[in-house]
Amino acid sequence: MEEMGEESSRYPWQDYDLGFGEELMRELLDQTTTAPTPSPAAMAAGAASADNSSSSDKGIGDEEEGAAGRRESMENRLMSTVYSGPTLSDIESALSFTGAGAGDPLDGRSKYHYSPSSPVYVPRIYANNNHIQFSVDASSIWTSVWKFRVFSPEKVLGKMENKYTMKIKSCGNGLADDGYKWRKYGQKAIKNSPNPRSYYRCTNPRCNAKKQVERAVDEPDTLVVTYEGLHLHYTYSHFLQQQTNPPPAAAAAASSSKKPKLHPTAGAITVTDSHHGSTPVPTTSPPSAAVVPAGAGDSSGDSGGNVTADAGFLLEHAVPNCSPYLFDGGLLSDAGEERRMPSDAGGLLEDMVPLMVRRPSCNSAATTASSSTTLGSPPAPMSSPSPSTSSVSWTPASPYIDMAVLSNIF
DNA sequence: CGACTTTGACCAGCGC
DNA sequence: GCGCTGGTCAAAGTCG
Repeated sequence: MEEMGEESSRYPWQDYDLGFGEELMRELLDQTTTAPTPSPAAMAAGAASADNSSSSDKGIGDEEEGAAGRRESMENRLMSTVYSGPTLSDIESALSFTGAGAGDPLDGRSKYHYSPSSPVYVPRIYANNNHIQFSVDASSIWTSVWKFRVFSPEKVLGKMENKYTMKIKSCGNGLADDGYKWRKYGQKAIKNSPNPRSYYRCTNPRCNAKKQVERAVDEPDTLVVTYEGLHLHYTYSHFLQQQTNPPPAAAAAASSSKKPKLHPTAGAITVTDSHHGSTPVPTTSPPSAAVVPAGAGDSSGDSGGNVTADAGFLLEHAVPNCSPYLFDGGLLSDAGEERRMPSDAGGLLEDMVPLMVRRPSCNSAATTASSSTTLGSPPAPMSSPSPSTSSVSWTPASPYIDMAVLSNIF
């Protein structure tokens, strides 16, 4: 884990690619002729710079004005029109607990309150071929997530389920902590795969979110994580975050309560489109976790042309409506510009998205030792951002980034 | 001792 | 109906 610290210092800027299938991208580009519908999210994204470099690994590269403009337009279009799912408000409305009644620990604005003392990292966002790429200033933090690609989830219209897959390039024994606590409830050998698949369920009793973790066949250092379901509760990061500015009494209570052990992060994340296939993960990125969209391995391969209907995991889900939350309140607007999050931001979105980037302290020894006792299951380390695999202590005052992935809702 | 993992058994869906 | 496969259950084991 010490290595990761070094890696981070070596790569002060980390890129997050929100990749989309070519088909989707083409469609979006074709639609750019139409003025995007103004929306806070789109406006925020509109400030993003565009990058047309061929390699997704590259940061912001040289760009022709035209292409930039078109991509920017595309982004706006993407973020403003692709959306067909619920907004934060919708989600909140759907989740009764957001009502925040008296006595509700999450009540009122407190759940959205972030201390002004909490650093906020605002990512740069720019188009890069078929990716929307983020750059987050991580010079003062260290995380193992370098690449983050979002692609549409698998076609599950019939089942009305939300599910998406990510490919996480693991680095050593770490994995990007998604912010939730998971309990392993099964492991299965999968046909045509030398690696077993592990099944995890959110430990929160009110939540039925699940995830499957397995090592990619062709990429031993890549873990394929499939998330399913929504988290109907806050992430532990949020809980911890709130501890950073708790009233004296609350602080005392918090300190006495059990803290979730966060697993050290590792590697880049690449999200692939289940219908369009996963986008090659840049190889130049540092050890990281790569997220790939659900159904990436789906056999169907019928790329749904209908963006709004097909993409369960859309950028607008992850960015426009959620951006303020995904990045601890930072808006995906001005490139590289750090901004304090609104006192009222953050919170709920974290309930529905795994946190891809965190800054937990690492405990490589513990993690390594506790990992896989059977089948040499690689998933073990990553699969257990859970307490059992790491006795990581969290420094409330430490800055961290929450890069969330929002799955299709309902 | 509680929380979590392991692992074989069980179940459901699907194709033949 | 049968077998295969993936997903889940639950008892036993492990760990802190």
